[in-house]
Amino acid sequence: MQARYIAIKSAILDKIESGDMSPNQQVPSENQLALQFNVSRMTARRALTELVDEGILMRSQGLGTYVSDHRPMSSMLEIRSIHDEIIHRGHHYNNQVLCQQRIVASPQQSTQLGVAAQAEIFHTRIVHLEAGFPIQLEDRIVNPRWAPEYLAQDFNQITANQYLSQVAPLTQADHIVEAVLPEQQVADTLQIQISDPCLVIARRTFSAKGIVSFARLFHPGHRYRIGGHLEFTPKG
Amino acid sequence: MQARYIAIKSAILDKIESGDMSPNQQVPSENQLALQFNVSRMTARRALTELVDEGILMRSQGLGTYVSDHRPMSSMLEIRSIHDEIIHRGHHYNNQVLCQQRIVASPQQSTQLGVAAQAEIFHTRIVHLEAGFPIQLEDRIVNPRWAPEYLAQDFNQITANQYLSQVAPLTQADHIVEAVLPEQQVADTLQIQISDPCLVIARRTFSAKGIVSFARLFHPGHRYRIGGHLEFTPKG
DNA sequence: GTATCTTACTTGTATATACAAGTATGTACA
DNA sequence: TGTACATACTTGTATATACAAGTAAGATAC
Repeated sequence: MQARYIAIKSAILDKIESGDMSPNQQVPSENQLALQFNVSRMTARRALTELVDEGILMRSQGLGTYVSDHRPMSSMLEIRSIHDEIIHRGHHYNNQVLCQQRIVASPQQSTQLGVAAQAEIFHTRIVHLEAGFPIQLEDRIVNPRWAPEYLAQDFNQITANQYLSQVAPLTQADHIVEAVLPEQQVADTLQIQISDPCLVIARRTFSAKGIVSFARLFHPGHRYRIGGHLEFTPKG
Repeated sequence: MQARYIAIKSAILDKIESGDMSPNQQVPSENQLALQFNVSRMTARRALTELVDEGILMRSQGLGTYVSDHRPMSSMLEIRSIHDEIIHRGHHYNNQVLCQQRIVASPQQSTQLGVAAQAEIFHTRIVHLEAGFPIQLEDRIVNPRWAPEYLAQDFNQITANQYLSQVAPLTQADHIVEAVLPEQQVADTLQIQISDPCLVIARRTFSAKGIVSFARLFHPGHRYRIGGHLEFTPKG
């Protein structure tokens, strides 16, 4: 049997995700929820409290509880897909799939994915364009074990990250950020010079079972910045 | 009047920080705390619950509550001082203070700190060396209102971030990461060429009252990487 | 000796209740 | 008109209580 406060959380989350409730809209008060779900106020309150802690809702004394306006931002680096990022800036988005194939892992790649040497893996190379300008080159290898249908996807319809989240719920991610000078091929794709610095984000995503994919995201240094936000937990 | 559950949290935190309680050690049970502090079990429980949420404690049903072993890692980018980072890698650390002065804020600087135009602010420029090689150039401006004694510090004894945390408990931080080519002066200080890419982290730190400082941290791209880790919160 | 049951803890969920405190909106009064 | 107060909400804190459920260790039966 599921705890009752979880049912209330789910109900609220459903309404938010279905668009039934929008950001900055007020959710029912603790007393109203208690009536609706036939629980005590403290149980309804617990549901709200946890949603506030998760950043889904905002509360203030005397005013009420409201849907938060920036749900996906939970940790420092918003794991926002480049697609969403570009659309959010009000620009036109499109991409070109440069490469979408099954390959035999090189020693380095097998290490990165945690698979056997010379195992078969998937490899995609997609350039993302913002208002016609290349803004990110995504070079990604994927473990076929956790996403067997990966190659069959149309990445104009769905981003790689979105698809992977669906088939193998991601639980963790590692990031390494560095500044490098691009190789000729990368520079050509991004339409920059090989003397222009690149911001490279190397990201490994994990599901509960293992490493799902390893992606290197190349950005033109002069055209891209990572923005992040971090809250310290007050200790007193 | 301070809430009682906060007093309990503080008492536990104090014991942990003073070394009185060490990781993996069991903390008193909810009932014991209730007796000790003369509160109801639910109030003691709240203190423990929040400390668990903050990652300070771990709990499991039937067993008890224990001090967690990895307190500082809370968010994606560990805000580890460059000093700790170098020491952790087992290398020798030292620094050179290039500049430590009171200046009149430029328009850009007054915006970055959120102070009036031409207000007096503090400016420091410190290069951090790992095993003799420059690894970070820290260019920092500080709002004197929140840290009036900032200039009097000896930054060989304490890092700027450590000092600022003490005098004005930091609650938030913004980060922007980008890849740039350094100016001549920066390149000279870091002992790199102006054609070598630099990783720049711009960080604004906030206390409850306002912006405390704005720092730009320049790293030689080929000698430094940012490592990060992120956990997704399951939504069920 | 080994397996099972009992007991005594622990945390987890849930309720009913009470009062404190912040916010907005009314209404009465000057 | 405008200020002050009363009211009716909201969330915040705190208590006492009850039972569920997980864990460990000791007692018991075989």
